[in-house]
Amino acid sequence: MPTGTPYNAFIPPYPIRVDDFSTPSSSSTNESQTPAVGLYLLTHTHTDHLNGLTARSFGQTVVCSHDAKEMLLRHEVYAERALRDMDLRAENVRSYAHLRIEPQRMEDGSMNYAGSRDLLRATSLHTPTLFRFNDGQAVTITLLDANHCPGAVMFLVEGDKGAVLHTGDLRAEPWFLDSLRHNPYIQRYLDASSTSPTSNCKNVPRSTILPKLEAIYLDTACLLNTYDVPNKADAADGLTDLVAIYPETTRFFINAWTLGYEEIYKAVARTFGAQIHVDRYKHGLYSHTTGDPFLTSIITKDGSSTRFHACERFDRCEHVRVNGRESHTPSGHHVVYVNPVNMSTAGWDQYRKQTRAQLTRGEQVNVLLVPIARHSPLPELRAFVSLFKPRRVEPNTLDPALKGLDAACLKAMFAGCLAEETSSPTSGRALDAFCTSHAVDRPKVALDEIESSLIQEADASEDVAF
DNA sequence: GCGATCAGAT
DNA sequence: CACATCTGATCGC
Repeated sequence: MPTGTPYNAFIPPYPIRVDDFSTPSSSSTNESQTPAVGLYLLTHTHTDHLNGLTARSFGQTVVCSHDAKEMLLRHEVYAERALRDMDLRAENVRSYAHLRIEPQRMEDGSMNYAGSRDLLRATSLHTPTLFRFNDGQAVTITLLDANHCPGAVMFLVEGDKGAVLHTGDLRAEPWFLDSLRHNPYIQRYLDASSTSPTSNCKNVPRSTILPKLEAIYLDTACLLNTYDVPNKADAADGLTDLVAIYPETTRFFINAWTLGYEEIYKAVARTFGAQIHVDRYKHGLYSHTTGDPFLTSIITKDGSSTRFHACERFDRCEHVRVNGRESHTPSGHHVVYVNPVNMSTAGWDQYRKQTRAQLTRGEQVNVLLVPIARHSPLPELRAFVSLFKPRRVEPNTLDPALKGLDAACLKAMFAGCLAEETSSPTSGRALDAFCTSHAVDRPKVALDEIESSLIQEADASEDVAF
């Protein structure tokens, strides 16, 4: 759970928790009754989605993709990676090793299963799978790629209380919407107008075999970004256009400070026919995932074999290591720093022109920016939600600093993107009942409360950011 | 000593 | 720059 997840990371109407494995606290009014969690889901392995999963006491089943499982079991924090790479650690210290404990082989060759377990229920994409809760209730869950980072998925949850879609973290760029339109596992929930916008068939009664999504639990990390951002492919191609201007002796250090910038590696490999040098840890992750075989084929552990490097950020290999803020290695090789940033499409067009001009004038450019966005800004989110016209849209995260302003704006931001009908199995009282029985709060949209807290804040400090 | 939580920096 | 990550401090069990 990144901070600020409504419903305590439950996805009403189902007793399922997503990306939060901490003990459900009864911070709300209810007594210390523990809400029943039917099932845990994990969308991807960025650390802000792993809250509570490091606890040795956690012992529940977690549904995730095969790649997420592999990456999670191989997860090492930076400090441990550094010690391992300096040979101060005999073995890798894997943060989530306790989630899978292998049975022990006894001296007589038999297996001792006492204490062994495998809590991670890896599930293939596009494979509807039945999961039964302890109380006998059951749901069918289908995993769909989320275009966020390796192993990242959306969850389609279908059951007798209707269907909900949890996006996890999501980059719904144009090609991604097209792939959803053609995906038979999600097609029954598409809104008619999203597939045949020119259709003149009015007054056709809505068929009951074409259900609506009850809710979309949406990646709202970039909800307040109202500008268009470049497609990943355009960003990566724009970068390689600039890289191509440099002499072939120039080396490049790609500052991939988190997983999800692999589009850069792939564009570089395609354009220059070169591999990307990655460190031991990333090599282990990428070579043991199966979702992107091309990515797996373009990485190398041999730093001397390529000009392109994505090795440890704070412990670069000798071929791209520079002192302080210098732009050359001690042996005199020019090293250009490639940095992923947030940038609008308009800003990107201008940046490319300007940087191209600088390079053709012969100026030395030591930093190249590349606007690979791993979250959708508002225009993409609206197009994504409009594809389905669900009954509700719920934020996966809210910014605590905004004190409910973002929650209050949601309805207006998705005006025209939701179903016309207002009545729903989980609207109003049913949703209240769910929240009561699971001891969670509904997102606050009380405008008067927001107003008074803003006034207090304004009194307290001069520089309020609104 | 572990784990939860927060502030702060990059 | 970045909204993910790491570190250090603090607190409770």
